[in-house]
Amino acid sequence: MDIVFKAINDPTRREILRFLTHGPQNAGTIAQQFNMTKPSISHHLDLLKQAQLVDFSKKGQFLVYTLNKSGFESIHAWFQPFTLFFELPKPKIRL
Amino acid sequence: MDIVFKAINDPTRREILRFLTHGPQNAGTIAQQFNMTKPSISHHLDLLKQAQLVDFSKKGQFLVYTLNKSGFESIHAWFQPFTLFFELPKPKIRL
DNA sequence: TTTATATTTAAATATTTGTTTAATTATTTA
DNA sequence: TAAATAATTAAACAAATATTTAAATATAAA
Repeated sequence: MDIVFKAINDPTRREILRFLTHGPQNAGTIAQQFNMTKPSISHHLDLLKQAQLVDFSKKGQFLVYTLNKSGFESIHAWFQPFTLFFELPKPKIRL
Repeated sequence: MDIVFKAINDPTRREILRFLTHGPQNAGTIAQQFNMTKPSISHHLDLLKQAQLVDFSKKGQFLVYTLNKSGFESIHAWFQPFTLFFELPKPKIRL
């Protein structure tokens, strides 16, 4: 559980996630978006993978990264009680 | 924006937030929940305040902390595009 | 007005984190 | 098979973080 919060704490990793909403991308293509070395991006992708926020599959010499629903579901599950807190109190009886 | 992600990265701070769903609490009462010194909790509360996840008001010699909707709205705003991503694709035409 | 209580602020420190350069692994192409 | 391409892993290091003990501030009670 902790790992997903650690993963989204970094601005670069959040940008990677946003970039992946455009669709699956190679590691190299992702790295091009950032003014940072490939090993650094590789490390960020590894962390996102650990958090199950992304997944990848091998296509020849390329690694294609995609968003992974699982990690986002963890975040959502954590967030849920607070949305309830702020929506409440609701009328107990429908008028 | 960054500060809110930093704030929820720490497990103690997340527990504090959860504790506050039970209602407003004094700093001391919050500190009692944790096997940790008061200055440490004070520091965590300060960070949560910066992130606008909590707010406090002074009641005599006590500081009463409450959840603050504002920070949670920031998280929600960031999360929204991903919920859309995973709900999509939906049929463009209602059958 | 002294003493006690509630809490924060400051200084110090060990741990964690993000980045870089260099080396390594795996795949494709010539 | 040799050279090129895609990407990761490893080692090193500066910067950020969580915690502690000690000192300071503010309010309440005696």
